[in-house]
Amino acid sequence: MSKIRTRFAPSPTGKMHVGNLRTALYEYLIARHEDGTFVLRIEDTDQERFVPEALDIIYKTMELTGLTHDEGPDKDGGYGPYVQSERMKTGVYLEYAKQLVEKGEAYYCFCTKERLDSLRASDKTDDGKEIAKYDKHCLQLSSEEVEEKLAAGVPYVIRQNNPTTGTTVFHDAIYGDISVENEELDDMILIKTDGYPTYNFANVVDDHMMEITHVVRGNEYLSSAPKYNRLYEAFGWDVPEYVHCPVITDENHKKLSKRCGHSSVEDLLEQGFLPEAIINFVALLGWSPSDDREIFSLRELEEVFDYHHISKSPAVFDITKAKWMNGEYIKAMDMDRYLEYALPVIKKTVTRDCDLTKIAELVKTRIEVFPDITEKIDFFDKLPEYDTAMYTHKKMKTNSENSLEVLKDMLPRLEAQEDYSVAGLEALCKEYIAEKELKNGRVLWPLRTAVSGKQMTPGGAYEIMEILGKEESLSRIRKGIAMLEEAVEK
RNA sequence: GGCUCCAUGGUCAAGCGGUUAAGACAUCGCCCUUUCACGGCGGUAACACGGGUUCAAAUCCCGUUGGAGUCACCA
Repeated sequence: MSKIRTRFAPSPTGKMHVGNLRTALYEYLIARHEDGTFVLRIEDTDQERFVPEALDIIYKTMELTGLTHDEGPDKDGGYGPYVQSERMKTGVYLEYAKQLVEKGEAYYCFCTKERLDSLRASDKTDDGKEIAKYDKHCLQLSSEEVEEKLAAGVPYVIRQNNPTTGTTVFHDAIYGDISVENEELDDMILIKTDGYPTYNFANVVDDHMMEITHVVRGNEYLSSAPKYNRLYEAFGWDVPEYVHCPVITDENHKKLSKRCGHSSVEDLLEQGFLPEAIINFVALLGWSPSDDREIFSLRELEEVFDYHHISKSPAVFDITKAKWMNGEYIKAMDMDRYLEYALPVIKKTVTRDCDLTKIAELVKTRIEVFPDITEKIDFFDKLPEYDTAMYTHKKMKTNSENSLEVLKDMLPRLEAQEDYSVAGLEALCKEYIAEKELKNGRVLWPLRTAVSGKQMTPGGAYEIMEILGKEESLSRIRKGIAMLEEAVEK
């Protein structure tokens, strides 16, 4: 069997969609799993929608996620050029299209936009949707008429000439055999008026020329697949293995659109997702391994990925589970790399002179996504306004009265204490707790509350006080005492 | 609307004729703990419906319903 060759063929029109990323990932994995070749091809045949920055995004995203290609515009593997606009200059597409014209599998069409529009208008459904199929009007033209128009410079396109009877059957690795009546097949345009090939045509020609063995793409191409199949047959080329992946949808089960915020890879990165978590999550959307595992590195995926296990039904992009998975990656991250991500976020919220690394460590197991940090640590910077009701906690058996008592007792001891390390503070508090025969919570709850002003905090009283330091800790405790005195009097 | 595809809990999903119908996220409860989180334990929750085929159907077939995709000189 010949070596597997897959290709990722994005069109540079904007941000990278998670659907695109997953397609790229599966293409990459299919190739890597079999020690095949993964090629990157840029499909820029639409000059209208072309946006140059999109190229950067594609390269950056692939590099970041580790989907490295073996061949592409920047890595010649002998099948170049790898950019369609450059391939066009070689004249291949027109040449192949003409070949089809000679075979009677395609024909010149001179119909104007106006005629096409009226054709559609005359054939509307109840809800106003156009169901136009080209009427093969220009197929009637004699070769003399065609030559004449061509010579006169009349703008033209070249259309595929599909049969009107019989059926076309093609095979997909995921969906099995699919058959469509030829009568349904529209004579799609192969070469546009501007001389560029359409995606449909360029795709088939390039896949053949680049010897792509597995054509992986989104399910939205399933309905045009028979037309591609006809093209292969018309040329007499071998049909590749089709792998159509189910669509990824939003929470309303609609195809992900670029507008829904969390649907582009860039957006996700901005929201604090790690590239490897995105890859892992997206891999499991529409595919599952043979066991229960859920956490996979890219290398591990390469090992176990079998595209025959791709599912048929669409998958909802569940941001909640994606966050959970990201949290798992954060917990497993080694500290140095974690700090690279966490510290910048912390610096933005905590301006006080204190050990930011300690704060970062405290919060590592408590976040799912980096921006979560901000809300959890803001109290380090500034003691928030809080209500003395917070001193009351049923389980800790604390209330305003006994909290006031504890804090007043502790204040002189804390003032005398020089060692504000976790260990030092713990020793001090444990001594007091033992002396008064109290439950830990009776002492630690009021302390933590006074020092943080929050119901819940990363770390306990010791950790927080260590980071805040003696002076700030004492000032916050004094404030707590003052607040409690006022509240108790009432 | 035509065509094509799909159908297991709220979500991702295992399952390929015989299972107490896995697992994960979410949710709820308990334990651990100075709070929260982490971690541990447990609970709630699914085969869309109707017909066949079969000794036996979530699994095969046919309908119905529901959903999605697609119908461009966009990819």
